[in-house]
Amino acid sequence: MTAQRLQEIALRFFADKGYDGTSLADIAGAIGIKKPSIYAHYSSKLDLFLAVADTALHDYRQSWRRALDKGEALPADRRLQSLFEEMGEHFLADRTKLAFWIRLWVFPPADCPAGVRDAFQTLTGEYLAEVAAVFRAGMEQGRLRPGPADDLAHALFSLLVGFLIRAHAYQDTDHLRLLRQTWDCFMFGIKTEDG
Amino acid sequence: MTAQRLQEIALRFFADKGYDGTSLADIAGAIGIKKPSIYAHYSSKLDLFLAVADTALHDYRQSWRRALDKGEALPADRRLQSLFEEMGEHFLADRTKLAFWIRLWVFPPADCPAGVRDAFQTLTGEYLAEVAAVFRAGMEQGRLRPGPADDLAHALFSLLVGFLIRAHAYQDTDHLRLLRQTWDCFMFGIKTEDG
DNA sequence: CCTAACCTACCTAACGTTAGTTAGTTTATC
DNA sequence: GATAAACTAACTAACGTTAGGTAGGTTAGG
Repeated sequence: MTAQRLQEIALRFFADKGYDGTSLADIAGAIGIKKPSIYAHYSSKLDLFLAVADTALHDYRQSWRRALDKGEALPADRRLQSLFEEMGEHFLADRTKLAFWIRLWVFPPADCPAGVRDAFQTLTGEYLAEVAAVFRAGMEQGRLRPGPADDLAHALFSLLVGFLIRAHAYQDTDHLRLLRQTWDCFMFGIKTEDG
Repeated sequence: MTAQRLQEIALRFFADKGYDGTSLADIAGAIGIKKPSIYAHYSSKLDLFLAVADTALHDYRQSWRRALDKGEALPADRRLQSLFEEMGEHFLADRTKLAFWIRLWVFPPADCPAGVRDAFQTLTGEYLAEVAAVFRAGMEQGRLRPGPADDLAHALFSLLVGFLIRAHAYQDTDHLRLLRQTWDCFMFGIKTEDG
C-alpha cells in the first residue's frame, strides 16, 4: 500500500525537517514516485500531515493507556515509577516518533487546525488526571507524602518531557540510566534528612 | 537603528512561526519597509537569523552566569534552588525569547551551521559543569544526599527544560507556583520516609 | 469467452504563487 | 556632494496544486 508508505516517509521528514521544511517532492522522491502522484492518495499536503498526526495521537494514547494498565496491581509509588519508565522507553525506542511528537505538541504548523492541538491537550489532560489519581491513592495508602496531587502530576509530566527533550537533543546512549537517576531524585529528593 | 528593529521583529517571527515558516516579506512589512531593504542591513535571511541566534546565545549565557553569581554566598541546596528559580523566571518573563530558545536548541533550521548548534551545546555543557560543582559542594557540606553529581545536574536541567516546555505549551498563569512545587519534589522527594 | 467499460496508480506538463535575492534608482542626512 | 538606506522592478527557483493522459487489472454484458 503506497498510502501507508507515504505516511511512514512523511513522518520521517516531518519529524526531521518540520512541516514547512518538508516538500512533497522530497517525500515522493524517497518512495520513488513523482510529486503529483501523492494526490492519488491524499488530497493535499495538510491532509497527509493530518493522517500522520492522527496515527501519532492514537499511538500516544495507546502508549500511556497500556502503561497505566500494566502497573495496575502495583502499589502507587511503584506504579508511578513504572508509568514513568514505560513512557520513557516507549518514546526512546523510536527517535523519529519522539521528534514528531515533540514537534506536534510544542510547535504545530501554522496550518494545523485547532482541532488537532485540542485533541493533544485533551489527551494529555486525561493522562494527567489518571496520574493524579495514582498520586491520591498513594497518599491514602501512606506511601506518598501528602500534597497537591494535580500539581504533582504536572511536575512528573514536566520531568518526563524534560527528559525526552534532553534525549532528543543529546544523542548519547545511556538514557535509561539517566532516566532512572532522574526518577530517584523525584522519588527520594536530593536533600539529606538533617540538612 | 533599523538593524536592531529587524532583529527584534525577526526574533518574534522566528519564535512564533519558525525559520521556514517566516518570510522576509513578513518581517519587512512588520517594521514598515519593503523586502529588499533588508539587504541593506543583512546579507541574507540566514545572516539575519544568525544575528538573532547570536544575541539569544549571549543572553542565555548571561542569564545563568548572573544566576550563578547571585546565589554564590548561599549554601549549596539553597543555591541550587535559586539557580532553578532564577532561570525559570528569566525565561518566563519573555515568552518570545523562550520560544526562540527552545526552537534553536531542539529544532534548529536545516540551514543553521553546525557552529551555532555546537555553541549551544558547549554553553549548556559549561552550565551543567557549574551545577555539578554546586552539587558536589553540597554533598561535602552534608546538605545534599551523596550521589553522581553530573547525573544530578542533568536531572535538574531536564526538570527545568520540562517545566519551560510546559510553560510554553500551556498558557496559564500560575507557572511560578508550579515551578516551586516542582522544585520541592526534586528537593524532598515524594516518598514518605517509612513508605 | 471476448470485449467494452471502468478504476487505480502512476506519469508528464504546466499552472499560479511565493520564496530569497540582485540590479539599478531615488531619497534623505551629514 | 557623498554616503547610507530606502525604493521599484525583476529574476530564478521552488512550492503546492491541477489537468490530462496512459498502462494494467478488474468487472460486467452479450
